[in-house]
Order: sequence, then C-alpha cells, then structure tokens
Amino acid sequence: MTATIKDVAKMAGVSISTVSRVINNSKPVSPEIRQKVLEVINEIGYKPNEVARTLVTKKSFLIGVIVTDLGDTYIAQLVRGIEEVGKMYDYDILLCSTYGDKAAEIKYMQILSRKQAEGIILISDSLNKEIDNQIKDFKMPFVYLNRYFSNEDFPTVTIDSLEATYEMTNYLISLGHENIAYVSSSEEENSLEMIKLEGYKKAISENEGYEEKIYYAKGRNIDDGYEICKDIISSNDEITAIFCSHDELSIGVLSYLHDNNIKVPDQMSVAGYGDIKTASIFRPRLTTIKEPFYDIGAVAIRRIIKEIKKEKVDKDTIILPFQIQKRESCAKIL
Amino acid sequence: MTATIKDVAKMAGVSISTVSRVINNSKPVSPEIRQKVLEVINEIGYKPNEVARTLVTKKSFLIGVIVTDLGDTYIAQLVRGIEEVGKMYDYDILLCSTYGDKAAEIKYMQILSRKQAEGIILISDSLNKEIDNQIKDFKMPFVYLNRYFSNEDFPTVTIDSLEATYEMTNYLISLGHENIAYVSSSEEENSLEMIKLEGYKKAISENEGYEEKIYYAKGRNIDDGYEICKDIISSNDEITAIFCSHDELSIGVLSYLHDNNIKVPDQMSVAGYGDIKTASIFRPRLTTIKEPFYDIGAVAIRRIIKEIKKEKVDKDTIILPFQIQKRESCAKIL
DNA sequence: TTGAAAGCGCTACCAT
DNA sequence: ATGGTAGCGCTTTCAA
Repeated sequence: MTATIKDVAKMAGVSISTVSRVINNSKPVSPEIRQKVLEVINEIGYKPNEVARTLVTKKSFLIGVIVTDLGDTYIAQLVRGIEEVGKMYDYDILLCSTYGDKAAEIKYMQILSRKQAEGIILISDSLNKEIDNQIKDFKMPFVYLNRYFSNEDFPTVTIDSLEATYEMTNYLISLGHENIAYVSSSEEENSLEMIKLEGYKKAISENEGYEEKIYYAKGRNIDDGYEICKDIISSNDEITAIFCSHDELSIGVLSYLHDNNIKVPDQMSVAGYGDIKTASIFRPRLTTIKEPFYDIGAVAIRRIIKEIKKEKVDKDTIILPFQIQKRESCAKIL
Repeated sequence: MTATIKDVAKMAGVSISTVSRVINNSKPVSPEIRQKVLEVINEIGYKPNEVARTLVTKKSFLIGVIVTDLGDTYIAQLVRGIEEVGKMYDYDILLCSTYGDKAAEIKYMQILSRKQAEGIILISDSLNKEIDNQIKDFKMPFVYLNRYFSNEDFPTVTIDSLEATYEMTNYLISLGHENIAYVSSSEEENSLEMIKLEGYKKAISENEGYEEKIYYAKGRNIDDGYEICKDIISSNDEITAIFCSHDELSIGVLSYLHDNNIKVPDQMSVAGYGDIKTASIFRPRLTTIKEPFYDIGAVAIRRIIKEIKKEKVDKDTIILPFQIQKRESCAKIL
C-alpha cells in the first residue's frame, strides 16, 4: 500500500494535523518538527492523495475540455492554449472527444460534473439546444467555443468575423482583383457563415462596378473545396481570386488548381479564413485570416479560472483581434 | 449545495446503504424501494460524487497521458486512439503537455500519481533516464511511446522500422530508381534513425551496382528537410529519388522542390516515413510508410486497462503492422 | 432485504 | 505550536 498521512505522522512521532500543516504550509510549525516531518516524507516517498484532498476542500483542480476531434489542427491549437494556461494555475485538463456527437456532449458534461471538474470548456461545431438546460443545472464556470456558429447564450471567445472578411476582401481588391469569388459553406441559421458573407458583400458593395460572386460548397472540408472549385472554374472565367470562408475549403481549391495546372497566384489568387496549420505548410502558402486559436483557448480558460477564484470576469463575449496573413497564394493583378 | 446520497436517502425515507445499492446495483433491493429511490434521484437531479467514490474504491477511472505537443498531428492521432478506447472502458484522459521538457515529464508523472491516475502513457521524443526511477516507485501500469528512440526498458507499442525502410527502398528500386538518396535526422545512440538506416542499407546492398547516398539533416522538422534538399540537389545530379526518415523532412523536401521548380514526381520522387496528416494533404501527396498512430494509441491504452483489470498482458514490446502508402510523390523512372 | 457504522485520506476546527 | 476529532460523500462490512 502507498503511504498515507497517517504513516508519516506515526513515523515522525507527531499528529496528522501537524503533518498536514507542513504539507500545506497552512499554519506555523516549529522548525525542528517541520524538518523531521519533511525527512520522513522524503524517506518513504509520501505523496498526498489529491482525491482525499478534493473531497474535503471541494477543489479538484480539474477543468473539463470537450472537443469534437483533436485531429483538427485548430482544435489542437485551442487545447494547447487551454492546457498551457491551465497549468499556470495548477489546473489539469480532463479531455473528452465527441466526434460531432451531440449526445456525447451532454454525456461528457455529466461525467465531468460527477468527477468534480471545476469548470468546462466545450468546443463544438454545431448547435445543441440541450446544452442550455445542462449547464444551468451544474451552474459551474462554462465557456462555449464554436468556430462555425454564433452564440449569445454562453460566455465565449471569438473574433470579429464580419470585419475579418471585410478586410480580406478589401485586401484582394487592393491587389487589383475585380472579380472575386466568395465560397461559403452554409446558409444555416445562426451560422457564422452569414456574418462572414456580410463582410464580403459590404466590401464589394463599396466598390462601384464590382459584383458579388457567391458560391456555396457542400460542406466545409477539403473535398468540398475541391468540388466547388470545379464549379467556379467552369462557370466563370473572369474570376481572378477565390476567397473561401474556411482554410479547409481553400486547401481543396488549391489542390484542384494544382491538379488542373492552374498556377497560383499567377493565374488565380486564393484566400482563406482560419490559418489552420496546413495553411502555412501547403505550397503555395495560403493567404488567410488568422484566427488566434491558441489565444482563444488561453483566454477561455483564463476566464474560467477567474470565475473559480471568484474574480471579476469580463463580459460574456470576448472579441480577440485577428490578422490578415499575407502569403504567396495571393498576388497583384498585373 | 449539490445533493448528496444523504439527501436522497432522507427524501426517499431509506438508509444511504440502500441508495448506494440502487445506484450501483450491487445488492438486491426491493422493487418498490428501488422505484422510490430512483424517483427521488431523478427529481432532485442527484449525481454521485466520483471523488468520494474513488476515495473508497481506489478506482479513479483516470489515465494520465503525457505528450510532447498536441500540435504534432501524429500525437493528436495517438491521443485519439488512446481516448477512444479509454472511453470504451469508462476511462477518462488526464492530459499533460511537456513541449519537450524532460523535467516536466517527471513532474507530471508525480501529479498524475497524486491525482490517483490508474495508469500512465508517456509520449516522448527524447530519452529520459529519470523516468526509470519514477515509474518504479509508482508501480502503476505504464506504456512508453517514442517515435524517435528505441527502448527496451518499458512496455511499448511500435512497428518494425527496419523492415519498413527496407520495403520502401525496395519499392523505390522496383520503380526503376537507381540513385536513391536517404535522409536521416540523427546519429544519436538508441535513436530509431540507426535502425531505419539499416533497412535502407540492406536494400541497397542487395542490389548490385547500387550505392548508398546518405544525408543527415540537422533535425527532423520541415525546415530541416528544406535545407538538406538544397544540399542534395547541389551535390548530386544523378539522384532521382529522395527517401526521408520522417514525413516532416519529406514535406520540407517537397517544398524546396516546389520552390525551385523541380517537378515531383516527374523529375524527382520523394518518399517519407510516418504518414502524418499533412502527408496526404500536401500536393503532390506523399508516398510514405504509414505508422498506425491511432492503433498504437489504442493498443497502448488497451494494455494499460488490461493491467488495471489484472488481465494477462502481452509481452512488453508490441509490434504493429505498417503499410506502404503509395501516392503521387513517387513514380516510375521512364 | 435493510440499516448502522466503520473507514477511505485528508483538512479544518476546536482545544489545549 | 500541537493534538484530537468531526466530517467531506461514498462503499462495504456486519447485524438484524
């Protein structure tokens, strides 16, 4: 059996209260006794049982993180930010993956709650009504991160999507592009897609003679980008730039262009949204809107920890700055 | 305050023992009482406190996973396998990232142990002598995963690296390549690099007139591949295929070739090792050795759970099959 | 089938 | 400064 505080007390010839005090530095202990206790601890390699501790203090130092799929690089980045900041405050991460299963989101929230997690960050890619009821029951610190849908109901961290697509479109225009195709992935209600689309429309509308050229991909994956690019190329030969609402779509577009021997950026410029890892690895490297995933994760958990510590928290929706990452996939029209 | 078993007992007019019994289905309870208890549980939304449970049962249903960096896609794949199988057995994952810091490996092992994790999977990219002492102390199920170094001291899951590079080299030869460069990343002791190199050498030696053309990159990242490719191209113009010991190196090579207008696979074939996610996204897609990361993770945690359940476990080193993923980056010499 | 009570390992309060 | 002890929420004997 592993040693307990009792064993330490016995061997050091003191009470367990005293041992507890030296472990936690919670109350003064005479130097000699402290010394003695420390020796014993070292000798038998005693390690406090955090579970027992949690039971009495109500502090598990655990934060639950529910994600869709770590395989998505943007999620990995989010989790990095979450974990790294968490560790700064001695919090550990309890990880759960849903792979898009909404029922799993609820299930894991329950489990996390039973395991006494002190807060939950839910990273989702869809909308789930049921979360609402769940989280109200638990009444524990909660942050909801969703790259695809806007949400007013829960604390969240995001960027100004409309401003982002607006700026990117303007950048493309400044490069001399007059026929810019925009690829959206969805017309669903509450989808951030609608907001992003507004940014594009706004920029286009501010330039006389420019026209909206909007395409809808079937989804938001690489394959969907590949497919829609086929449509774009065959439907309109004036287009000189393709701006996709997700990097994944852009990668698909880039692939299609590569496979069909259309040179990027000489014959076609391509821009994306997200700055997922692949965006900077793929050749040509993708010009895109950098969503600060790491920071989003970091800010999200920071907020949770503040709430745990009963510090004052910011308003529910935190807007982080974005950046236009200019790379080789976009060039000036000559 | 959240409801406890006591509250349930009181409201149902039974003892906490009885409530415990219906929760756990551990002993017979009369149908009426069970019914009543269940009703109360539902009504007040009672959820057992797993921490209290753990304290008495000694089962935390927690497995610690220490990784270098989730940002590496191969690690994300490993963790996926680990988590998914873990969940099948009701185990949750406690995640810790070291970012290559060896001291952190030890630190997290301690923390995990204090949190009563029932087993630990350590994913490392370097060798760390100190682990040995640590893990012996804890004497808990442990699996050590290292993609870069071989290890005899701990249970692990891997593939037959020598056979893998041997087969890939033979594949290249079968394609008609007579001058195949091999890029290694290290000559360190115990590095798997040495073993992989042997596979290449073996294949070369079995073909009369073929010569070893070995290059050493500075490291094993994309940049290092980019750099070494520069050397290869400038030093030897007979080479028609470049086989790198890591996909990351191959991606760098592909990038250099792209930037310098050398067509792949027409002018140069490129092969890799790993089949990280990028390998199948990059254009041209990379021909590579598929390390079954997901499966490795899955088998690793399966072994741990077996040990926890005191089932018989396999021998310490589990060898999984690999595959040669044939894609567009390699082609026949005409 | 049910209940009472001990005890898991620890903290925190109350004495001294 | 130190020790005794209640109690955190639960499972698990042991009796009844």
